[in-house]
Amino acid sequence: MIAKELPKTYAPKEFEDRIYSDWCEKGYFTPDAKDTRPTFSVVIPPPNVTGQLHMGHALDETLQDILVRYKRMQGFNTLWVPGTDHAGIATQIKVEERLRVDEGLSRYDLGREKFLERVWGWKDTYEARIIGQLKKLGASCDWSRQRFTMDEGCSKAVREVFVNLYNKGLIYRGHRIINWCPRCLTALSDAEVEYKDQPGFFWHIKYPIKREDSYVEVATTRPETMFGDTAVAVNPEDENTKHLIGKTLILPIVGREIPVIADDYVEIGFGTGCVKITPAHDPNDFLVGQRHNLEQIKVMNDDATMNSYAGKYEGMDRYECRKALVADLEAEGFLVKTEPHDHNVGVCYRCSTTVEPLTSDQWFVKMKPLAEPAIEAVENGSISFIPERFSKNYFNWMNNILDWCISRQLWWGHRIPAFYCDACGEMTVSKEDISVCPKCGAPVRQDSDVLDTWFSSALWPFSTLGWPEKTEDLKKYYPTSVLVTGYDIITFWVSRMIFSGLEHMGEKPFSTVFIHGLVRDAKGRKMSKSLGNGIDPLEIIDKYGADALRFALATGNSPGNDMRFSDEKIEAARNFANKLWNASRFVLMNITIDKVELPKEEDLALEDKWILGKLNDLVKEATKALDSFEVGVALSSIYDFIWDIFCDWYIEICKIRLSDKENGNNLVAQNVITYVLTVALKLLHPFMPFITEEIYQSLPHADESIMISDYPVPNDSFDFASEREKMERLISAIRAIRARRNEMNIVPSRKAKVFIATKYSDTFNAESAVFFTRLASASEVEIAESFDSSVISADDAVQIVTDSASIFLPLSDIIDVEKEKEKLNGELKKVEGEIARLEGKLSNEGFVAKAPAAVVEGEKEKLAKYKEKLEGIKTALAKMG
RNA sequence: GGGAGCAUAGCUCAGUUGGGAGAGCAUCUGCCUUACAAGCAGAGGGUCAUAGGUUCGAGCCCUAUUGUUCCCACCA
Repeated sequence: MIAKELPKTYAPKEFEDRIYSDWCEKGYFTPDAKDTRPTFSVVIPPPNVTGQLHMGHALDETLQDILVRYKRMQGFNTLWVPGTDHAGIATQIKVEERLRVDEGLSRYDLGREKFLERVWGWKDTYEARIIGQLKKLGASCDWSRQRFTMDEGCSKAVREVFVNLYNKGLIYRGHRIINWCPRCLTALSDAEVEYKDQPGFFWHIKYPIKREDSYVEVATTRPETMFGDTAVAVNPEDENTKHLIGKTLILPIVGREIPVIADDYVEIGFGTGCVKITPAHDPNDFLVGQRHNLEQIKVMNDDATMNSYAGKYEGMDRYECRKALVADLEAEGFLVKTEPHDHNVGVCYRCSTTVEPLTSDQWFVKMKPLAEPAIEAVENGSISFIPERFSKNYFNWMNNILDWCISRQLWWGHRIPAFYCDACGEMTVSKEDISVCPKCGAPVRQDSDVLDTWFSSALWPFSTLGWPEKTEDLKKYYPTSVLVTGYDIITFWVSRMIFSGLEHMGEKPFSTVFIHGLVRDAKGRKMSKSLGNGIDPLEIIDKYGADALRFALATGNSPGNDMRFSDEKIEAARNFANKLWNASRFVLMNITIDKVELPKEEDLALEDKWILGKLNDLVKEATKALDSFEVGVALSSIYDFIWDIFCDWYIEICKIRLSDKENGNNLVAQNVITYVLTVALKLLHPFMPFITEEIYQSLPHADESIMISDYPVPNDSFDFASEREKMERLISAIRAIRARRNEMNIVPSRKAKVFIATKYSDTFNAESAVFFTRLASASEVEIAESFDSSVISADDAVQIVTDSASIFLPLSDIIDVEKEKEKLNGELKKVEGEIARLEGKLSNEGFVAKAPAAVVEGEKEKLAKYKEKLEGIKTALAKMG
């Protein structure tokens, strides 16, 4: 392949889409299940079809793509399964909202079937949009295996699981207290309820004691539930209330009689010591009610209006009723006092309506038996969290798990496969749809509820691979390698996938859970619609390119921690891409080779060996970091190498040979610089796939695409320790000269002769002298072991001392001897301080005896260098008198 | 109430087996040096929240404190 020119400016729009479709066409994303190499598989956390991707998704997908591309280049049989989630309640709300705004209709106006058609239409639109965004981002998903949680296969898996769990007795239908959203008209699982602090009141109410002229005082935040009270409880150990146990109370307004019971649930010393018990409207009261066999009286309708138990308040909304009731209680003298009281109220996580705990018939999954093996799998290290601390979240949730309410009174979702026969009263749970009762042959009707959306997400790692069929994919790619997701859905999703995988596959769904944080805005706020501070990934890609977006998300991001996204960050990312682009252009402008061949060792220049050594270090670092999921660390070392090492030093030094076509070493330089750039591109490819491919295709290259080329492996023949040491000496001398010239405000255009006095003639010699003319504004360079005063007069030369050389710049016209002396004395002091510190350390027996030998050796070397520098400074000062 | 994270340069953040703290941005100085001004060469700037402890040695490990963020549970 022959090198071709790159356009002058970095314009990602010109090539990103083209490259992506090229990859797709070539089928690079689609692995073969028959391929016998070790596998690496990932399933995407399926984005909800509620809308489009946001920055959080962009981060999630970027991290996955980095891992996937890395492993693919390393030769793994790599599969990344894409797909989307139907997101039951969330999507239904969106569509209902659209329907209401656009047509003024509710879902009931359309009816179930017509409404679902609308939702499918919505799904098609948004799924396509999401997939388009994933492609823009460069995600190397296998589109031939794309899935949806409600597609045929996934639905089959859901049925299979439901029936199996039911047959094992792990799914049951029960009359329980659940969280009810009066707006969405559905049950919510505990995890779907959020708590918000709201100001409220404690109303202290008198409950008269039957046939006595006294009363019991109870306090409540929800007086309207009073109609459902079936007892008042006191703690059996409470001396203040003991005498009340067994007495009968008259419920004010209602007039119904209720008993005083004893239960530990009541906390001694809190409030009045007497608690009204409303089993049908409070989870704790529900449990108390079960213990004492109390009647459950439901006083509200599903939409949170009061029912007939509320008597004259029937039909009122719960809050209207509360207001009216409190007024009546006060009027009739039952109200003792009203205390302001802030309390946490549960609200629906989708619509923020205050949830009402209600009793109703719902389907549940019995969790304890499922949780045990799931806890064990993480405890014994079979599944590990990164960072490890998130396993604590997981254990906390799993150890305290309650049965999972899986039925939702929605239309959008997997319909519960239970069929009722009204004729014989039989219920049949079936994997296949049935229309008649297997027992009596009468027609059956299917349960109208659907399953919690997480029920199908929980099966994602194996339902997407074809389960319950025994497919080749399933055999090959399950369990998956790593799951990449945010900490916010560990309990919702990760934990449920773990117990589901263990239960249904008999094997964990993945080995590693790689957790990342949230993407926040520049001010650290959560991005949200209501704040309007969300940043659209597509807009960023449009303006800066997908590579820049990926870089901005991956760099400086450490596992599990939130990050901020800002203009500065994305600009820095774009600047880096631009830098790489231009460095590559430089290389292309200077090479004539059409194939890269690394020259023989004896032909390599000092700087070649130095950069090959540095490159080898980088390969090791990047590999190590990526293997431990330190994506940010890996990327920053690649960034440093490309910018600081390759561009700022190697390219500059290479110009010496490259600009001189007659130079016999020109070809050596061409090969080395192209080789180093190519390796760097490969290392960067998982992070910035487009630009690396575009450049790779322009350079002489061996593989059809960089994404299927081999990931670099360390090569210890590139160590070249002594050359690296020499190069470091030269660099520090060049830096010292530049710094001094800068301090003295000497413009680069003013060249000066450089005298170098050094004992390192193997480092500072005719060959390296050109570095100084090139990089340190030297007009000419003279090197000797020392210079006598006839050559250099201390009075008119700037003296610079490094640990390996004393450098003189004869600049008599601008020199200020006193300042020079001051400068040198300052350095002298600093160096002496360092020497004292190191000598102290090295004379510390504890340090020498206990510190690792390499550390002690390192300190000794440092001391030797400082001593050399000290000698140089002393000599310089002596010269100045 | 239980648990976890964070606190490092003016700002945003890295710092992974404990060996004299780094980056990006910002600031200051000087440069159009033929890849790049989206750039180059320099400079300044930090009691690594506080107090103890372990260690020859602590930003890193332990204890306590302060501030801050989050998760879980939810008290009528």
